[in-house]
Amino acid sequence: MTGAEKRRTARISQILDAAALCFVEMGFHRAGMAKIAARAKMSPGHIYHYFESKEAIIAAIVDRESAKAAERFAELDAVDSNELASVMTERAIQSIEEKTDILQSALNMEMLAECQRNPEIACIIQRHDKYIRDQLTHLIGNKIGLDLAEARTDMMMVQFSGLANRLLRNPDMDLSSMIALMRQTMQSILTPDTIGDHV
Amino acid sequence: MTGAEKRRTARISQILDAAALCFVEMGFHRAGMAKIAARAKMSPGHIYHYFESKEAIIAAIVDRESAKAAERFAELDAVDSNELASVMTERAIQSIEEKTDILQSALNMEMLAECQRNPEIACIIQRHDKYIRDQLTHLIGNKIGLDLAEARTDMMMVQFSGLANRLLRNPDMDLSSMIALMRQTMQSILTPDTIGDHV
Amino acid sequence: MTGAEKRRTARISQILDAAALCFVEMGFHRAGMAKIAARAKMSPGHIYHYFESKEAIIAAIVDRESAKAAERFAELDAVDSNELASVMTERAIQSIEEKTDILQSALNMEMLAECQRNPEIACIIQRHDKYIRDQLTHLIGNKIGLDLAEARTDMMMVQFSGLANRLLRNPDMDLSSMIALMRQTMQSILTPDTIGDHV
Amino acid sequence: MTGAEKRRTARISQILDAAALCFVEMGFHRAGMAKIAARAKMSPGHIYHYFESKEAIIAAIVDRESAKAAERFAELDAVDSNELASVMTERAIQSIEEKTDILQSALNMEMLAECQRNPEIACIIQRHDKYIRDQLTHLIGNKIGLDLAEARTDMMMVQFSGLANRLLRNPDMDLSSMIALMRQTMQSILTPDTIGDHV
DNA sequence: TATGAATGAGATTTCATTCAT
DNA sequence: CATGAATGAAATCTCATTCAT
Repeated sequence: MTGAEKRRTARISQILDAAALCFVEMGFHRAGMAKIAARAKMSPGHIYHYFESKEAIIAAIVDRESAKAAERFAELDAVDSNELASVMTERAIQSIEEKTDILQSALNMEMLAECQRNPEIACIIQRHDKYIRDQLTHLIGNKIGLDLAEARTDMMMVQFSGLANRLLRNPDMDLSSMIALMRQTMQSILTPDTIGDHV
Repeated sequence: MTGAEKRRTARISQILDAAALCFVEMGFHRAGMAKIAARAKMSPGHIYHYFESKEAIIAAIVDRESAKAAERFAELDAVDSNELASVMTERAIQSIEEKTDILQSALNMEMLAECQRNPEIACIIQRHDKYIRDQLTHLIGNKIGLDLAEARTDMMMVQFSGLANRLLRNPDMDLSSMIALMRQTMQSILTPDTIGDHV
Repeated sequence: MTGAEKRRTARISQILDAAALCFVEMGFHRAGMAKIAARAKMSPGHIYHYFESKEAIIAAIVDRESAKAAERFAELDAVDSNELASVMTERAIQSIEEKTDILQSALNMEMLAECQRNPEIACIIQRHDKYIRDQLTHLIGNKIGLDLAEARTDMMMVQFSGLANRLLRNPDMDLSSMIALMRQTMQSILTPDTIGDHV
Repeated sequence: MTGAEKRRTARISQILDAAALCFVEMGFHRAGMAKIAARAKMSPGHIYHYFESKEAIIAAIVDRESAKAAERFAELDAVDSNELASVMTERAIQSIEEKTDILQSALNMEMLAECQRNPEIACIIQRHDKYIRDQLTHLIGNKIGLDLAEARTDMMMVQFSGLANRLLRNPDMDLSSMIALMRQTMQSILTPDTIGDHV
């Protein structure tokens, strides 16, 4: 990377970081370009050298955040098949314990709300969602060797997004009991079928 | 109710219905008072006879929608204890099958995103959330007679909100397999403890 | 006066009292008809049975207040010529001591500011001002028998309005010394001429 | 001053000049930002680069006008003590002769009416008023050497503001006689005490 | 590359006034 | 005589975007 390219990348990161913070704090529509610019330590006009519009910024953020999430899931590829189930379970539990993810959730809400209306953003989100799903489906179907891999994948993702939602609505939730239950639920999802036994 | 009171109630409903539609279609912040007014078939100014501000409309909608959700959960009180677990399970499944809830989900996203910033709305949401939680906790703890009633409640609510989220991100999801898994998961949450057995 | 007429007069008074209070508290333009109506304990629409417009209300207030002031000056007509000068002086001093006039001053500011733009109101104010001036000029010229009666009248009125103004800008003013000076000044205005001696 | 700073200062002056004219012609509340902007030859939105709100413009004008008035009084500091009394007297007379001050008076009324409601503006006005008072008190007490300097100061200021008021209410006033009387009154205020002699 | 002045459309909100009841 | 629902124009203010420097 040339010096100019490095500088360009750094500038873009500055903008995305500033914008993400602003979006979380004030929401997409209340976060003015002026404030984002101030936080990114550049002039409002200059942002338009790097992004065509405000929407392009949120698209870039969605892209970046989704890529991060995909990366985290990609790490699971390196995990031994026997341990996969428990590693994934611990991931979910970690989400409960570290409340840092609440910020992330807030950004997620913003992104989802926006994607409802903006087809371009909806497209980016769904592309990344599919990537993660494929990754997980591969792990569950091929490495762990379970049937109904796609459904199990979706069910796992239900747990992750549901958990974020729940932490947002009930911040005082009793974590320790939840952890036990979440462990049980994840195991149930990743366990060869006993479906029908309990009905 | 006098004629005047009836008219007033009808007018307020008109506004809330119009606003809810606008919010779903374009989001809280893109839905202008002018558009809401047009849809409610009254002048923009007149809305302010019934609501102090746009935020007050949002708050009223959140209240109304949350109340609806709370009501649906309240119905479970009448269900026989033996059937409770399966009735609740069927509810979750119903959410998957009827995609009408997607609209509802969209409004939910709006509400959650907004509650992030608006303390008054956060308060309304949490009040209703607590009501639902208490209701469920009572059913699970007293009628079904399970331990860890609060954690099981939260876990159930994770399923509901997670599902809504998932349907939004992956509209093409294969429903039939999901239903089977969801049934199993709900049962696992509502079954006397085998926690620790799988770890 | 018939009962109906009495009722009408009372209603009009209610409106004028309410409006005057509103104008003092919030200014002419910030005092909405809705608030005036609420304070007058009637509906906004009903005010228009008695007054053609909001401007008509301020015109009526100006009229009423000016009439009151004229009345107070008319009382001076009954005072013995020898005592006139000192009675008038005591009037000025009374204005300093009773700060009740500050409310009146506030309303005066409102009226003057408004009259600057509204020719109808300017006309009412000037009509009453002329009436008071004529009254005073008559007293000073004919009863006390001074020359330059018109100029002395204006000069006296300068003291009254100037005083009100001053109390508004410097509410902490030391009153007792002012009283002595005001007494001297009024005497100087109402004393046969030594004009030119000091020049 | 850099070019940018000069431009900024000029822009701000444009706004204040335009706003002051609008306020005099139509009053604070009838002068819309759109009209002010048009007169200042810029877009309404751009005014908000320089002033936070319409009130901030009002405050700035009050500040500027009050500062001008204070400056005029400050000039008196350079006058010889012997001539001070007569110079001040001539000032008052000048106010009568030049009717240009009527415009100024109109703005003054607006300012006073507004200060009744807006504490920030009341504060600015009182700050400048105090400055003028201190200046005058110093001149009267130290340079001329009179007792009761503060009361005499207030009394002089009564003349100035009273005069402005009077010219507004009685535009047809006979000036020449007034001048003679005003001269006499000012002398009386600035003359070592004969208080009590006339009572 | 970088600035920030400038625009102008559009947002929310207020309010005098009218009118059906 | 009395109400208050209803209107719609206008007010203040915000903000994405452009452009001269």
